[in-house]
Amino acid sequence: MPLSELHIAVRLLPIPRVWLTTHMPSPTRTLSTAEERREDVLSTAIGAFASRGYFGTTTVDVAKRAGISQAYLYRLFPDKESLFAAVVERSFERIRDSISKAAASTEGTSPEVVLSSMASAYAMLIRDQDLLLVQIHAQCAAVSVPEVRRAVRSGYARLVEYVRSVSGGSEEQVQQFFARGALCNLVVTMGAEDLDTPWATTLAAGLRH
Amino acid sequence: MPLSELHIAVRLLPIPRVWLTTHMPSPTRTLSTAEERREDVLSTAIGAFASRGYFGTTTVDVAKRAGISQAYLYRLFPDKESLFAAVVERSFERIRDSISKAAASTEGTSPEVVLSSMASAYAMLIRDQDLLLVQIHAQCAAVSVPEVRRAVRSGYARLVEYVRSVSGGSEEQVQQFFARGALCNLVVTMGAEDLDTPWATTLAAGLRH
DNA sequence: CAGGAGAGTGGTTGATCACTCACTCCGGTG
DNA sequence: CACCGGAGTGAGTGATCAACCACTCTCCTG
Repeated sequence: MPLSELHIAVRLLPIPRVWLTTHMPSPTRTLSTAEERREDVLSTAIGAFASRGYFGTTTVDVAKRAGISQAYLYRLFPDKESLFAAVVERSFERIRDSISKAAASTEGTSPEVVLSSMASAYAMLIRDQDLLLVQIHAQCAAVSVPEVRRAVRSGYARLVEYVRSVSGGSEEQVQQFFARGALCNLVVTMGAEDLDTPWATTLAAGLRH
Repeated sequence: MPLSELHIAVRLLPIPRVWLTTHMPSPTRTLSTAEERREDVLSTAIGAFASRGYFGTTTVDVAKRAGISQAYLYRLFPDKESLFAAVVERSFERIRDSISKAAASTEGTSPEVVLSSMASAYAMLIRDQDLLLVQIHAQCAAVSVPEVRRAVRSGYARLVEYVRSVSGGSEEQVQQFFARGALCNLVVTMGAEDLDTPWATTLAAGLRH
């Protein structure tokens, strides 16, 4: 077995164990638990999927960003589809957390104030673009990837019901909230806020307070 | 040269020339001009890119739908990027054509009427989903594909200025028009209009007249 | 009818994809 | 200390990708 021998020979070389991740789980432990790793992957994968989308992002890239091998990525998640769906769910949670904080700070006021507060919280949140881009990429992938479709629908379901209940706004007000949110997404993806043309300023007017 | 001989032998078989495309350019001509072919490709490619987006759609698929070889696709367009950008420009034109017809039918009335007419024209237009999906996929690809970014920006530039001039509406009204358009896109991609849940009906309320 | 320009294709290339397998290493337990 | 389960990986797999090239076929013109 020359191949096997070669393999052993290579393995016997003193390869230093290098941790590419900045995460140091606990002083008494050099290995992470699978659950900790999954969390790492989920948070770093957002950046990967944000820049190139579901189809354009490779699992090698995701693994590299998380500081693990691609092989181990497939022990943490069954396939690319589930991985992306998990990332999408995760980013919906982040959005809900963010606007719920804004809602809490205006508790007991009018629907208009609560909605406006949540709207600017959202506008601030997506300034780093990662969350936003994953959102839109998910919207695209939802059409042809069943698991993603499921994640997007349940994400918006929760979001709409949350906004409705916490703001106490009317149907029209809630709808308007999401319409402006969608416009916000459009403006950011085009980079229209950095443009100084009439059409761009018209679209971006007042979206950021 | 056994390979060459095989090639010739295969070529000598009486292969009937089958036109997979429905386009019959002229009775006195069995070949299309390159320009006609480009048009064919552009219109069939919309369907291809709509379902899987820029990264997920293969050039083989695009060629197959147009009824030509993948090799010839690369004679008609320099690369995949330019091809997709051309498809995006094309779909922006279709949108502009559609809403301009609606605007023409309400000429001389108030901005509100013109905008409302254009809005429902847009809502009707994207019912086949292809135009809409290419639009959103383009929005995604715009982030990482320069040529697509250019196409999307110039598309919206023209669109915004056209809506502004033809409707005579205020900044807020024009912005509102595009906000509702973006919401419309979101609703359709999720298939929310077919859902009978409170959150879905809230988002989709009144978008289609 | 000769021949050249343009239409159109088969076959290939090197890279890269998602995914798998056989394997090693580490930490804790009896 | 023996050993076992889980963390983690190197080296692939076949498939598929965008892009390219050498080539044939069709049509028009002189």
